[in-house]
Order: sequence, then C-alpha cells, then structure tokens
Amino acid sequence: MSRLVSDALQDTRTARRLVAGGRPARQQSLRDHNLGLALRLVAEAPTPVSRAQIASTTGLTRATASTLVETLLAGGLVREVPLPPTARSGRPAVGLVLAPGGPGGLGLEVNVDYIAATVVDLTGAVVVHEVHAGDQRVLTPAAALRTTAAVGAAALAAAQRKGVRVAGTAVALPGLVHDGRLLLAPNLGWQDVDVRRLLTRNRRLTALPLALDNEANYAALGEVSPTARTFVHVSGEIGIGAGIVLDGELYRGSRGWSGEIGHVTVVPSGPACHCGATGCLEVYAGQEAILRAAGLAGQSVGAPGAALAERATLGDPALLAALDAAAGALGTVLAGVLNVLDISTVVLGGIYAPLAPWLLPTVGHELSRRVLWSSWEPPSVRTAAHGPEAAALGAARSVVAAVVSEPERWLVT
Amino acid sequence: MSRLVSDALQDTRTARRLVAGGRPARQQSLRDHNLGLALRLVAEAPTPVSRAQIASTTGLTRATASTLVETLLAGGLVREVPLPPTARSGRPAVGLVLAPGGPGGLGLEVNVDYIAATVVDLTGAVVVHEVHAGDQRVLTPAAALRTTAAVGAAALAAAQRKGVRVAGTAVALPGLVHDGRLLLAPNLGWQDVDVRRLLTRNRRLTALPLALDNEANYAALGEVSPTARTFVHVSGEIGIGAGIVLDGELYRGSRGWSGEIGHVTVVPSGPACHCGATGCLEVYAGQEAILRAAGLAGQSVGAPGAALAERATLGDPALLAALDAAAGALGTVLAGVLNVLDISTVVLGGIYAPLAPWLLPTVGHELSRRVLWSSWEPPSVRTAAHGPEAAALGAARSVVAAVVSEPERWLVT
DNA sequence: AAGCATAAGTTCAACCAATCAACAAATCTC
DNA sequence: GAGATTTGTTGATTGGTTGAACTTATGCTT
Repeated sequence: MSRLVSDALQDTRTARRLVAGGRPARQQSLRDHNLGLALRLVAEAPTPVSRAQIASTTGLTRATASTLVETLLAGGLVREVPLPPTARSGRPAVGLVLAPGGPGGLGLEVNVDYIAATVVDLTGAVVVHEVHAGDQRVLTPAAALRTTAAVGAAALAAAQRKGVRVAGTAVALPGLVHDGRLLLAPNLGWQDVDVRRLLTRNRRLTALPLALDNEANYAALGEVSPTARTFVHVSGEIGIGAGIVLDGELYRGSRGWSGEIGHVTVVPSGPACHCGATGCLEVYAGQEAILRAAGLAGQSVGAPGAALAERATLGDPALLAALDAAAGALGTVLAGVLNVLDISTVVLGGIYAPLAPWLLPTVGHELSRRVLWSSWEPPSVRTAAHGPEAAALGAARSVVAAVVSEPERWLVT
Repeated sequence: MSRLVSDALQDTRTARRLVAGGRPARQQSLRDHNLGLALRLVAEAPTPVSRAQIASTTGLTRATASTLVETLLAGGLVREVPLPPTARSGRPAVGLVLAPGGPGGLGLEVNVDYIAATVVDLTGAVVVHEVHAGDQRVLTPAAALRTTAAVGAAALAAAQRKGVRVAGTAVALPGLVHDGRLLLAPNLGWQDVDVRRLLTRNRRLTALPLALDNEANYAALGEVSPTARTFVHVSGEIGIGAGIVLDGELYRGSRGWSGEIGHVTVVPSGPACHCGATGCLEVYAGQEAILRAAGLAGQSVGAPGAALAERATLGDPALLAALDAAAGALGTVLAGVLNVLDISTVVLGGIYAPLAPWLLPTVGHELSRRVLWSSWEPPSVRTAAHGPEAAALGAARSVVAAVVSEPERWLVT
C-alpha cells in the first residue's frame, strides 16, 4: 500500500486552502501566498535569513525566492542587512530582516480608569507606549473617545518622529463588540456606542484602517510568543473571561462569545449569580467575591489587583482564605477547559497576575488532580508576561500580524 | 477611510492559505484549489449545477469552469445529467452531479460486541451496511482484526457488485489511537495493537489507503449534515466523550485528546472517580452510574441503552431518578462547554440517544439556566440521527470528505 | 417559418507566476 | 592563482487563468 496515498486520508490538518472561503485562486493568489510564506519566514526566524534559505526551507526555487524578496524589499516590508562572515566557502549570503521602518501597528485601549496607546513596529518591538490616566465613567462616550483619538494621534506622531509608519489601528474595549459598535460595556456604563464612527472623526485616525475587539481578546493575543502559541489566557477583572489562543490565533466561536468561563458552574447548588444561574465561577473567583470574602467589599480601590496583593503580602488571613477558595474554583473550571480542549498551558492575567503567587499552587494542584492527561503531560500555569498594558500591546501586534499574514495588501506602491 | 482596507484588519477568519502549512504554492496548487472549489459546489448543491453556475458563484470565468469540469468528468468524480427544462430562453444548461459510481468510502467499526462495515458512494448515500455480531473480547486482536478485514472485504465486494468503487478505508476504534496503532482500548482489553499492519494483511484492503481514529470522533462526524455543521456530540458509552465539530471538521486539540468531558468536574467535593479526581461527570452520568443508581449494577446487559430505555418506559422510579440526576450533571457540564466554545447545538449520541426522551428536558433546562447567551440564542439539544451505526457511517463519510476536499488525488487516470 | 435575443459552453491568444538550466558573483581552499 | 562552492540573477519554458470572440441551443416575436 502506498503510504503516501494513505496520508491523504489520515492527514488531520485542516484542508488545503489556497485562498480563504470559497474564493477562486488566480495567478495573483499564488504570488500572495508565496509572499506571505517568505515574509513569515523572515518574521519568525531568530536571525536574518538569506534568499537561499527562503528557497530551501520553503521549497521554492532560488529564482522565485529572489523575485519575492525583490517585491518585499521594494514594498518596504523587508530590509537587507550584512550577515556576520562565516567560515564557509562560496558567495556570502545577504541577510534579510523585517524593515523596522515598515508598517507597524497602533493599539489603543479604552478602560475604566485609563486610556492606553501602544505603537509597535513591524518587528513587534514597542516604539511608543503612553497611558492617559483618568476616570472615563464620568465622561460621555463621545468625550472619552475624543480623548482616546487624541491620545492615539499623539502616539502616531511620536511613532512618526521615530521613523515608524503605522499600517492600522486596533482598539481594545471592555465589553461586547460587534461590527464596529460597542454593544455593552457594563463597567463603563456604555451601551451601543458607535466607536468606529466616533474615533474616525479624528483626522489622523480617519486615514487608517480600524479594528475593534474585546479587551480580553487582545490581552490574550499580547501573550503570544514564539514559544507559547496555544494557551488559555484568564483575565480576571470585574468579570472573568478567557481568551482561547490556538496556534497563535484567537478562537472566537461562532458568534464571538467564546471564553465565558465566568459563568461556568463550579458548584451546581452554589450561591446565586447575577447571571441568573447558581454556583458560577464568578461567585467564587470574581474580583467582587474576593474583595467581599476578604472583608473589603464596597471600598472603591483604584487597582484592586495591586491592592489585594499588597494586603496578601501582609498575611491577612481572611484574604488568604479567599484567594485559596478562588484558586480552587478557578483550577476546577480550568481543568474542565483543558480536558475539553486539550490545551496544556494556562496564563493568568488581569487581577490574577499580581495575585499569582497566592493562586498558582492551588490552581496547579487542581489541574494536576483533574486534568485527565496531567500525569503524562503536566499542564503548566504561568503569569501573564505583560500587565495592564497587555491589551494595547496585543491590539498593536494584531495589526502587524495582519500585515505579515497578507503582505500584498501593505506593500508601498 | 476605505472600508475595504479596514476589513483587512477586522477580518477574523483564519488567514488565507493556498496550501496547507508552510508549503509553497505552484501552478498546480491553483488547479487543485479550484478543482476542489468546483467539486464542493457540486457536492453541496441540493440540485444539479451547471458549468455556468460554477463560474458565476465561484467567480471563475466560464472558460476555467469548463476546463475544471472537463477534468472532473474525465476523472470520474462528476457526471452530466439532463436538467429539467426551464422556461428561460438561451441554450439550456447541462447539469452536473457527483458520480454515483465515483470513489466512495468504506467505514469499519470494531467494537466490543460487533463489527460493522458501511460503504457510502461519493454522494454520501449508504450502499452497503453489514453488521457482524460477536464478542471480540474473547478473541486475540489478530483474530478479531482478521474477521474485521474479512467483513470489510465482503463489503467491498458487495459495493463493487453495485458499481461503486471505493477510494479508501477508515476504521473506528473504541480507544486511544495514534499513528496507525490502537494504544489502549480498555473495553476490548487491547493494548498497543498495530491495527494498520494487521488489517492490511488482507489482500483487498492492502490496495486501499487506510485511516484510523477514535470511534467517538467518527460518530460525531457521522452527525454532520448540511444544516448542522457546528455542534458538540456527546457519546455516552462506558466512558463519556464529546466530539467537537466546528464547521464540519473535528476539533482534535493539540494531541488529539480533546472532548474528555467525562472527567469535567460537576461537584468539586463529589464522590471519587476512578481517574483519581472527585465529582467527575462520569460519576453522575456514566453508564455504570446510571445502572447502579437504578439498581441494575453488575448485570451484563447487551445493549444497555435500549435495555434502560425499555425499563424507563415501564416507569421504574429509581431509574427515572437516576436519569434525571444524570441529565442534570450532563446539562451542567455541557453548559460550561457551550459557554467556553460558543457553540449552540448539542447532539446526544451513544446510550444517551435511546434515553433522550428522559434526558432532553433536564439537559435543556440546565442549558437555558446556565448558558450566558441562552436568552438571546437558545441552545438546541437533539438526539443523534444515527444509532450505533454512526461510527461506521462517519468513518465512511470521512473518506468521501477527503475525496471532495482534495479531488486531484483521486482522479482516475 | 424566419429572425432575433439570450444564455451555455468552447476556443484561442495573451498574460502571469513558477520552474529549470545556465550564468555571474563572491568567497574559501589548496 | 586555479578550482571548488555557494549565492543570487537571467531568460526560455511550462502551466493555469483570463478575456474576447465564437458556436450551440433554446425561447420569443413577427
């Protein structure tokens, strides 16, 4: 039996798609695909790559690799750099890296008590990061977004001074986003705000493509690294949400409502949750629940995560007990997620990040008890690499990810 | 601002891929992609389609559509059929349908007390279905698989008599499958069996490509229909597993261990499960648990689902209570799955299918209580359309799905 | 019945991207 | 300095889609 033919059936990767959806493939699609292939290679390689390396690792001919690189160079996405001399014989290679001046991304985050702007260049490096503190709840959406646009425009100007042009803007919002609108943001007290329209009133932002998404989604994307491309990112804020990242891409579900772990049941007969059900995770591990169990309910704390961490360091017994209960509930629910999705990494973000020292042991313990395959492949739990700035960073990176995945749309003409 | 450019960022579909993984795209890839596009259109259309329709709905030119169809016709995948006369003027179109004699698929299922074989033709219609009853646990794996191969060969012969040639074989196995081997099948009492080698000893099967996968996975795929392409298929047997089907394709997780809902926690402090944890779903809704709660433990029942259903019809109070408890636990866990994955359909299979009349109300109730978006988009629960033959059917269909998705590999020369 | 309009399908030159083979360029080795 | 070796480029060739013209087959109109 031909092993090769057999692979045609056994192969479980997603079906080959030259172009997305049901679109036809034309000559241009070939070029687009291969451009992306080459650029991704340059982007993901730890050191500069040569045309010859592109050819040999992709399977393209050196001739084709050369013409692709030619296009990328002319389009300003890639730059030639000298390569350290090797001891090998033969004509020395010319290194290629992502052009630092090439199209970067602007990430904006509108949140309850601050507005953040981050610009990354094409290589993903942070070029500008600005935080504008201030309670947005006292403002109208229009006013808050006018400020947001101004903060974004200032970041754009600063990026331009550093020689980075920006390809697009992505905005992280603390609520339910659909089709350019913020349908509901309980913590801001906003409802059905046309964020796209209000932001693009600003002349500098009008010129750029604009993407909007949930803050937790972008925060999860901000945690993607070459070594961690599949994980569940738990973001504890007022509510508890999870961003499910599979191979570097967000799993959004059929309607974008995935990751609602805050209302997964921990104890079926537990206390009532404001969602109408009983025993939800939020009742045990939500910010509110932890504050209440620690006897801190009602006190308006600026940064609850940091405040709680400070108090935990002092050894407050009520708080420590509350944290342990929260960690137990969190671990139980996350074990379920890992069992269902076969994911082996959990990243704790949001208020859980500063509290991680008190959470990690119990969460880890529950995971190793309850995840079926934990003895073969122990699941790992770690703290988010970025703090509150994760969402703006992830948003900015999502822009450059779009550039790298579809270079043909971003070549300078 | 250009709305088109903005879409480049906002577009959340998976990135365009001309060919899978990091492979280069060549001229042939264009042809392959467009062949698949055209064939899928023919496969999914409810009525025969014309070359002109292929052209207009795909965006290809009529010229290209014609040459693609020419290839598919010559390759035996598609057939011309006369089209009912329309009242329109102009040259009448020629209809195209999947060739009924074209490459079909053979699905085999090896299970504890039977071996099943199903052959479907390229259109997905069942051509042959044979069940060979008999306890496989009393046989050695080699002997059982010799019988399996013989059953498969007989089905192939029967298919051939009906004019259906078969492109490949897929085998559903009740256990952990990896790389052609059955690593562990507790209910069969098998361990590390090289199923591929043993089956392909049979001369008739040697000639065909062979795929192996878990029985629950294929059963889930068997439930895919044009109207239901995203769902969670719960398969209650000795254990409880879920097949997660997203847009017609199985989500397998990073290591193929997804869907282990049997060990998702229902009550953190519940009774011990044999997996080492406590309060797992299996403790409440497993076949064993239901039998025990109904006072039927230990009795070896041939088809436990049917036997329980019969008894439930008689109104056995202990059993009805057990079923309600199971349904409550199942509903709680499934609500979590739906909250996390944003999937709105649940399909009950395995022993839950015959018991569905007693389970559906409570499962549905728990879902509507606990799924966050249930009041906007009520989740639906339904019974699996196919009974125990689902796995063999799904396996057979997975073969033709491979043919339709990569037609270039299956054209007769 | 003839002529016209209309739609389906085919043919063929043109185009475009990748390939292949030969070549030029830049280095190392002996 | 000659030969070996590797990188990158050039130009003819191949293969697949396109676009426009053409053929075919039907309904509608007069």
